[in-house]
Formats: sequence, C-alpha cells, structure tokens
Amino acid sequence: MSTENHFYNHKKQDPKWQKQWLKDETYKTAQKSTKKKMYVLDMFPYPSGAGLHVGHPRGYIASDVFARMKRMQGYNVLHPMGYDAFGLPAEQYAVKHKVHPRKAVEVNVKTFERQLGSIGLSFDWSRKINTTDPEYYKWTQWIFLKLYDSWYDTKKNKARPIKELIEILSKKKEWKTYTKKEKEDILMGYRLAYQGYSEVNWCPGLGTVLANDEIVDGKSERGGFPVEKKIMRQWFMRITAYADRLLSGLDGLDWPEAIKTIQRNWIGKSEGHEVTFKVVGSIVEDASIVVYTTRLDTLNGVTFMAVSKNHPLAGAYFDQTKEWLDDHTGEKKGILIAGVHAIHPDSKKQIPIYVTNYVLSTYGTGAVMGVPDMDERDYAFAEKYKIEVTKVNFENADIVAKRIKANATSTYKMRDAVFARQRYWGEPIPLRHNADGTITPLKASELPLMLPNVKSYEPTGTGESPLAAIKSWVKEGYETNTMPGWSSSSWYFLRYMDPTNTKAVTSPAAVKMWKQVDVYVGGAEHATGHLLYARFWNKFLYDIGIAVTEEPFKKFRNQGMILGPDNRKMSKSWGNVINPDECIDTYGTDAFRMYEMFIGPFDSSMPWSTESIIGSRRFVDRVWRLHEKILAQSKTVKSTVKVQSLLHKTIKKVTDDIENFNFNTVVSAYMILLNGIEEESISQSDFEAFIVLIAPFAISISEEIWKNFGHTTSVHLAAWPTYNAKKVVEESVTIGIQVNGKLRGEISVTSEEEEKDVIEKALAIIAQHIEGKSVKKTIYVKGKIISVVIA
RNA sequence: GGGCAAGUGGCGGAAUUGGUAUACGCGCUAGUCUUAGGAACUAGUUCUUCACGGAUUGAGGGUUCGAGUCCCUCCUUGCCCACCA
Repeated sequence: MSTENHFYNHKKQDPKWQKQWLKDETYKTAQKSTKKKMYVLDMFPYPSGAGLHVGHPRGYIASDVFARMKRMQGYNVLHPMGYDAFGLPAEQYAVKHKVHPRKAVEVNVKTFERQLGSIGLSFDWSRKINTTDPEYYKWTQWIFLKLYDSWYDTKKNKARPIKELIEILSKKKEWKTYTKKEKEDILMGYRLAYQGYSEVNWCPGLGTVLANDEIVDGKSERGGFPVEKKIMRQWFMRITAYADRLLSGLDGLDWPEAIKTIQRNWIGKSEGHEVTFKVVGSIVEDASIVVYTTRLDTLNGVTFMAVSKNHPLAGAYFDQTKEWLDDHTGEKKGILIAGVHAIHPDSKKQIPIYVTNYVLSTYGTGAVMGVPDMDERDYAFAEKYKIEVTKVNFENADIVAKRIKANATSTYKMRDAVFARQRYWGEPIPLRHNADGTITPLKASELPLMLPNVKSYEPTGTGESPLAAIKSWVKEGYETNTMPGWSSSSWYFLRYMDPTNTKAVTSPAAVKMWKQVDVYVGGAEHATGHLLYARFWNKFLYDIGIAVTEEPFKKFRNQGMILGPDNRKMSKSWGNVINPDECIDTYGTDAFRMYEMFIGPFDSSMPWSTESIIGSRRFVDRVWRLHEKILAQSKTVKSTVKVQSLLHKTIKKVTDDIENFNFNTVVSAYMILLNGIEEESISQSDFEAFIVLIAPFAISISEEIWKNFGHTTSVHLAAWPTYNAKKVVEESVTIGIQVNGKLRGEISVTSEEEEKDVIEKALAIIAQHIEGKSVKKTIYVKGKIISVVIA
C-alpha cells in the first residue's frame, strides 16, 4: 500500500481548487447586496522585480483570514488588490535595461499575480487597479486640480473653491489695482496645491536631489560626492491647513496606539505665545522681532535673542552665515548683530541679538528668546559668547501674556508636503505655464494628460525631469515635474469601490455603500507618509463631497517584519532571503499560511524558521488522516462531552482571536482541539464544524474534505460556526490550593458546591502544611483558586 | 537629546479583569514500525536534586492572601523623531 492516502497531496489539490474558485467566482464581491458590508484592505504593493519574499504575504494572509471569516459570517466583503506601480525602481530598471518602465511593470505584475495566487488569497480580481493606467491616473490628476482650485477657510474649517476666495478678495479696493500675475501670486498663497520654492540637498556629482539620510558628513552616501544646498522650484500640498483635523481625527480611530503617537509627534502641536520684542539701532524703522515660546513664564530670564540665518534682521550677515550651510558638526555658532538691540518688554533693558545656525527658519517665527538660566542649550550658547545669565523668577504665563500683550498661538512641527519629483515615471502634473508667469490648469475634459514617451529615462543632470528635454512637451508649457509616489496611494481605497467608473473618482452610490475601509492592514513604516497623506486627501475629498467619512481607515493593524533565519532583515546582500514559492512547493499553501500566522504575534518582528514550518505541515497531515478515519466510522458515533466542550471553547476563541488579529493563538487553539479529538471521539457533524473553523487558514484541504463529506458548495461560503455557552460548561474543574501564597495542592470542585464545603475539603488536603499553625483567613475564588493564610 | 515599545526554557512564543507560569509548535532524548530512512508513530523534555524538596518570567525594592501582569528605581534591546524654542 502506498503512503499516498495518508498524506495530503498539496501539489494536486492546491492548484485544482485555486482554478475552481476562480471559475466559480467564489470570492466575487456583490455590487448590490442586502448583507452588511465589510471592506478589508491591504496596502497595495509596489511590484518590484525581485518578487515576494516570505515577509511580504504576512499582512495579506492576515487580512485574507479576516476577510474569509467575515464572508462566512454573512458579510458582503470587499477585498481587492492592485498595484502602485509608479516610482523610482521601475525607472532605474528602465535606465539599466533600455526598456520602457511600463514593460518592467508588466513583467513584475505577472510575477506578483502568480505568487499571490499560489498563496490562495481571496481577492476579487475583477476590481484590480494599476496606478500607472491612464484611466486611473486621470483621476489622480483630477483630484490634483481640485486641490489646486481650493483654499482652506479657517473659520468654517473646511476647503472651499478658490473662486469663492476671489469673490471675497475682489470686495477689497486694492484687488482691482493688481495685475493678473500679482493676483495669481496672492492666490498661490492660499491654494491647497501650490507652487513654491524650497531648499534641497543638491548633489552635482550625482545630478540629483538627496534626502537627509542619504548624506553622511556632508557627502553623498552613494559615491561620496559633495552635497550643497540649492533653492528649487517645487509643488507643495498645504497639509498644514489640516493639521488640527489630522490630530483630532486620531482620537476616534481604532489604530495601534504606537502609530497614533508617531502621527501626533509628527504633527507636533505645541501651545505657546508669540512675544514681540522692539528693536533699536536698526536701519529699519520700528523694527521688531517676534519670537515663539512655550515658556512665557520664564520671560524675565531672557538675556539674548537668537534668529535664524533667513530672518529679515540677519539679511546683512548672509555672506558670513553662508559657510554654516554645509556645517554638519552640530556645533552651535552665532554672530552678534553689532549696534542693534532688542528691548526686554518688562525691564526695558537692551539685549544682544545673534544670527545663529541652530534656530530653524521653518519652525515658529524663526527667532528664539534666549533664557540661559532655564535652558541648557541657551546656557551653553551664553557661556560661549559671554552673555549675561539672569536668574529666572517664574511668573504665571497668562498674567505675563496680558501685561505684555502676547498672543497665545499653536505651532506645528509638520511642514507642507513637497509634491513634485524631478523624474519621468510618475503622473504628469496637469498644468500649463504661460509666458507671463501665470499658470493655466487643464480642464477636466483634457484629462488624462498622458505621460509622453521619451528617448532617455536618465536624470538630466540639471535636476530637471526628463520631461524637460522633450521639445513638444515644453512648447505646450506643460509642467515638467511629475507627482510623487504618494499621490496615487492617497485615494486608491475609494477607487476599488467602483474601479471602472469613467465619469467620476467613484460613483456616489458606491461610496454610500462602502463608506470607508473597515479594516486596513499594512506596515508601520508608513506612519508618517502614506497613512498621513491618505488621511489628508480623504479629508479634502470629504470637504468637497466625494468621500462620505472624514477618515479613510476605521481600523488599522500593522504587521511586524519577518526577518531572515539569522535574525537580520531579509536582503539579497545578506543572502538570507526565503522565497515563498519554494516553501509552498514543499509544504503546500495551507501549511505555509498557517505557519506565517503561527510564527508569532502579528505585529511583532520575528525571524523565519525553516525548521518550524514542519509543525504546520504535520497539522495538515493529521487533519487529513483524521478525516479518513471519520469517513470510515459509523454515522452514529457521537462526540464525547470533553470534545464538545473543547470544540465550543475553540469556536469562541478562534472567532474572538481572528477579530482581534491574534492569529498565532488561533493556530495553537486548532492544534489543542485536534489533540483532543485524536484522544477521544467526535461526530461527523462536529468534525465538519472543525473543518469550517480551519477553512480561513487551511483553504484547500478544508475544501477537499468538505467535498468528501458530500457538500456541493464551497466551504468558504459555509456558515461560520456559532459558540454555544451551554456546551462549554464542564462538570468539574481542578483548581489550586495556596498556603501563604505557595501552591500546596489541588482539588477538583463542581460548580454547585458550597464555598464552606470546598474550603473544608481543601483544608483536609493541605493539612500537613497547617500542622501546628492556625488558619487566619481563607479565600475562595470560584473556578480559580483557594488561598489559605496561616500563622 | 526627546518619544514609544519590549525583556518568560535550547528556539518562536502562551497566560480573559492580578488567581495552578512555561499552553501550542520547533528542536532535543528514548523507544516503535522499518533492509534503511523521516517531513511516520509513542513517551519524555524550565532549572537544580539519586530522591524528598527547592528555585524560576532582565536586576533590585514595594503593594497584595496571591504579581509575568500593578507601582518605584535601575539595566539591556528594538523602533520612531531629532538643533522643534
């Protein structure tokens, strides 16, 4: 006899069922339904050339298990997948292999689809989206135009059309006296998408802009070329207008506290005061410095002023401060502005003013009051430049504010987001630059503005996008920057609701039906990027009546990273990358999915163990053998009381744990139940409940067994078992007996027994430990413990 | 420098509101079936001790009948932000 029958043949069953589910449209989402809705979403992947390693599917499997349980509980589940395919890697691939980035994307998407398919994820593939598809980025451009055409009304606390601002402004007399360009410049200061200038780290050697963490000791990390500051034209998103709403919106979200904290810190709201110091000795008449402080109560300790190099008062000192620009030593330096003094509002004393390298021009007012007695950094600076130190007499900030007329204000650390990349492979920004310096946005009917073909995807070396090298593009006056990677991912969750709509971002009916993402799953590394930008765009889309909820993601869970077996981050350079294809080939989809979830708590990082996965495979084989036994057993076999109790406990635990994303304990609960069944006996109907219970994890073996028991519809559409509290109650439980906190014995008690009887029996059991002492106190916690105190 | 997590066997980890710490799995040990083998089966496996017993959740202290869980001090590791006034 071959061993074939006693092992589950995953190589045959996995592909068979995967084909069948596609054919039967088992996981298709109903566009109309009377069922309750459930929108379960994964962060869509960037389809990289390397394909998936075993870390990637962890989140997908978790959300898939969750979606499957919800589907079986009778929800109409929306569980889609797509690709976020614009971005640098595809462009670099194109540069290297001299092919269009679209080609790279096509090939990579194919690899991803095959891998996601072999993991058996229950996506409704008919809703697939790809951000590089013109039918998709048309709407990304459309939203950009809406942002360009909006301003933020701080009184109504929402975005409004720019034409309403023009109406307000045109009531002022001087508005008519402005030129078209001047009017545009004023409006640019209000638009939610606006053009501006920012200082960037420019590396002439690489011909590219670098992020702060790509610079080591003033040189580029890659190549070691010198880096300098350069002012560049950019597009920005006025996310700061939404700072307060982004902050307060966090309170109502079911997100990990750690992620909420990161966002709160990133927004960085602080409450303080703006204090005006009069300035004497300046050539500017009635000059003054406004500082922002959170410690107005220390005002009488102020002995100097520190301003940033960009502060108006520092203007004349620019040449001297220039050398600081490339100073990465972190040493605090200052230059005294000779002959100019600030006047302390209380003492009227003249205090010195320094241009410094440590005051940020982008935070607060770009000027700081120095209180050396109070602040260590101020003290260090005062000591270095021999500045007087005055002892602080703390005074109530509100009283000080009233006396010197300081305004209470809030300040945020968050800055407006740069919304431009000097790259080819991104969405074109749908605007024309006119000869007079004004801008004409494209009409909605002109969208999509298609990305043109170029001869070379190489960076131009001037910092401009390759689009700047296309004559016809430039001749039309089109913007040569493209949108950043986060543009298309900031609204894609709305597109899945109605992915083929040609008339709108998504139809009002679809938004009304799906509202928002109920459960979102993805990596914690997006805390201050995607997760913040998406909230911002969604709030804007809510303001203009497209989204129906202010927040896009009601519940969010983030998966921990899976490390290599050597406890290091998986990467080619360490040679510790584990490929899911090989695991699935050896152990099967079911064992792979179970192990991915069993490996540890969903949100913590853990190393992959090539040895441990065998445990999940053994589970699958044991279930297979057990099903053979049940098929052969008499139909009259009943479950023992213990098995029944265990089954219902497991139903409760599995249901609760999947709901709470405690997947590792779900798998151990399955194993405990299986151990219990193997020791005793189980009826066929109870065993079928067990099969339904494991179906979200072990997707194909459960389907095959379900079929073998004579069912003709999919186990994945079967009703989720419900827990019966009556069946859980066990006749008696064994509890411990403690004497002075130490465990000294145990006793079996029934739920009906009276407390005094139980204690009497317990005292008899531990009599030897009491000998010669008196019992001072006894505590009986029903079903838990008996505690005896002796002295 | 600031903020946030987390420290439990050889390993991954479990432990509802404080209530029998070490579930479940890997590995390991012994045995069974086998010509052989294991990705099979059975039994055992926190440490210490021949045993009775004793000890144990990073270290130390506290609250409590009872602490992995709560409080204080310290140590270690990881993550995020970082000249933020």
